[in-house]
Amino acid sequence: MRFMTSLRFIDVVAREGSIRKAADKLAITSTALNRRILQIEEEIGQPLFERLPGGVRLNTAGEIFLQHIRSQFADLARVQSQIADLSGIRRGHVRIASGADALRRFLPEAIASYRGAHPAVSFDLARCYGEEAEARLFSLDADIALIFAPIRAAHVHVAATLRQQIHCVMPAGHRLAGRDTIRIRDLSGERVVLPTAQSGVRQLLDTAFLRRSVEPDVILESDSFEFMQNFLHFEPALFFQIPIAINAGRAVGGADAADFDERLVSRPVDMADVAAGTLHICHLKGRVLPVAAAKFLDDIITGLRGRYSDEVDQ
Amino acid sequence: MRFMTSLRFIDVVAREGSIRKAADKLAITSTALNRRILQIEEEIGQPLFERLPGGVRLNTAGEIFLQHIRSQFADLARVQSQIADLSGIRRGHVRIASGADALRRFLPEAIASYRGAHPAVSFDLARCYGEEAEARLFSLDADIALIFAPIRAAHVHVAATLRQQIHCVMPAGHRLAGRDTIRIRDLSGERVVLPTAQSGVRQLLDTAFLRRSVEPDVILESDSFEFMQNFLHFEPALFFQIPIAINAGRAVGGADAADFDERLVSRPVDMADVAAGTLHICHLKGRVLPVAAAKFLDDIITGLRGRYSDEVDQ
DNA sequence: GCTGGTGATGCATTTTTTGCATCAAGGGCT
DNA sequence: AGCCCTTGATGCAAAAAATGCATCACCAGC
Repeated sequence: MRFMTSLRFIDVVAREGSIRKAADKLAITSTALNRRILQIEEEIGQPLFERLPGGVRLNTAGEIFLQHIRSQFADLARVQSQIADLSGIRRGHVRIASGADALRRFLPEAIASYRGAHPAVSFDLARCYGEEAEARLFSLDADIALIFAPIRAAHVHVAATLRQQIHCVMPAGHRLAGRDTIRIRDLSGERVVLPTAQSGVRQLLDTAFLRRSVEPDVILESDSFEFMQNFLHFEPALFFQIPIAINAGRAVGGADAADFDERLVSRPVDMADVAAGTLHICHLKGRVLPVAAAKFLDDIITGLRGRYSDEVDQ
Repeated sequence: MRFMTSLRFIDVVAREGSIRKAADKLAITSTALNRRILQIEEEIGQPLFERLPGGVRLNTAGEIFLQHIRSQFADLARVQSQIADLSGIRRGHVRIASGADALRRFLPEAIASYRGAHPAVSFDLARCYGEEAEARLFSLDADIALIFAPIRAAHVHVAATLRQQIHCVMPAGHRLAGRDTIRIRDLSGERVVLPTAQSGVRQLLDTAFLRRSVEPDVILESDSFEFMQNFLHFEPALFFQIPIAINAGRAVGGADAADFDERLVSRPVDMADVAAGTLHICHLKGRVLPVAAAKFLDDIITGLRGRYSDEVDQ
């Protein structure tokens, strides 16, 4: 889009914090880039950047304008997707910001399934920590966010929620593997592997440990569920996941889940001990999503409703 | 805004229905304009216009894209207004689409008052017939619409409503001038002057005449209230207005309304005969108005609430 | 005071845009 | 049917704009 270049340049300069660095990235000279920016500022009638000795930084006007630019890009993407949709084949690009939970099993399957129906749609998946997913929605770097944690930001619209009970994963031969459900008090002194503090799973567990005054033997903390799961092959310990991270859509519990590691079993933690968490499927409030993203969002919600009808809301 | 020129050109071509006519209006050659359009179409990947022997017409893709363009312009105006607001003085431009009723007394006073506080704000007032005001909101040619008629379009957001009882205006010496309120049956055989059929006032009156089986002597129809009012100086007849068209904010009724024509008096039509109509103050649903427009909207609603507290809703 | 980084600016060059002349195509009128 | 007028599209030269190079002025850290 030729008519958007100047605007894209401003976005890059703002991200890089330096005209020269941005110029490198854009494969033009800093002179040209500088002049484009001066020109836009003149047209706006006010400077958009503060000139600092070490580069540039957006001023208030610049921040307002940048938000406008990003919303224009997002809207242009929606329009292009809508226009492409007219010609029959659904084209487009869907950008997802997700916590670690959903990208284990659920999203790979959901995306592959969607791409099976619409091969011309491409995806971009960013694994986000903490509130980064919400921030990505706001900066229009993501269309859809999957967040397993309470939503704090006011600008996020929750399209659907999925209640997820924490499950305890352990080697098949573990002494607790015989139980139907796991009680928190069973974990006292047990070797456990926990996700990092910003994880939604961790926050639920911490609350439960505190409430029941149970102190497990925390031998490892990690932000990688894959690493923790593999670790269990070498040292018998417990770790925790939500069903959606264990198997994308099938019934949860026994070894019948074909895509789940055969040497491990998962058992739900008793609901009396640990409250169920909520997976939020969100997009930016007030935003009209591109066709592809809107349809994908619709698909996953419909899919979840079909499989976990009781736990899906909104 | 240089980076918006190509988009503005598309808008003009769509309105004119011809590249050559649009080129004239834009003071460039048709060649240049044609090539800009071809270039944009190439970037979009699909044609936006159908080429007809007599000119061009938007296709479906073009309509989608044009709506995007207009929303871009509207949003850019909002951003500029917001940025200008940072520097203290409120600048900006407010575009109003109004029926004939509101622009008699109410809008001139409201706009002048607002401009007294914010001299850097300019206004654009389009007098609209029928559903044109709603259409202007949708095509983003207007920020605010004042409509004295039921709202049909779904994309219109009603920010406030003002109930307005129909008043009967007559020469001071008219035989009905002594009444406190006018009954519909009093009008049987009376010479009346009526607004055109698409007017909200007319529709309320027609309903009332039909219901009461009263047939007044309709000697004139016009879409100009000013003309009808002046006509009454030369032939004794009755015509009808809503309070907001008679005097902007003051108490309605007697000759105490200083800005109302001294030789005429107005009397309310009995509410049992004619239902009160509703003036709708609207903007496009989901749209964030420019600062100046938002503030003006806020001002007139606050002002109305102060003066007609009982009749203002929402 | 030197060094290494930043953004701004004058001038020559390259790229893009524009305008003129012209073509091909379709509808309306005789 | 045939003419005529208007429409959008295109080749080519001129005008305009954007770009790149060299350089300046500025500031922070050492």
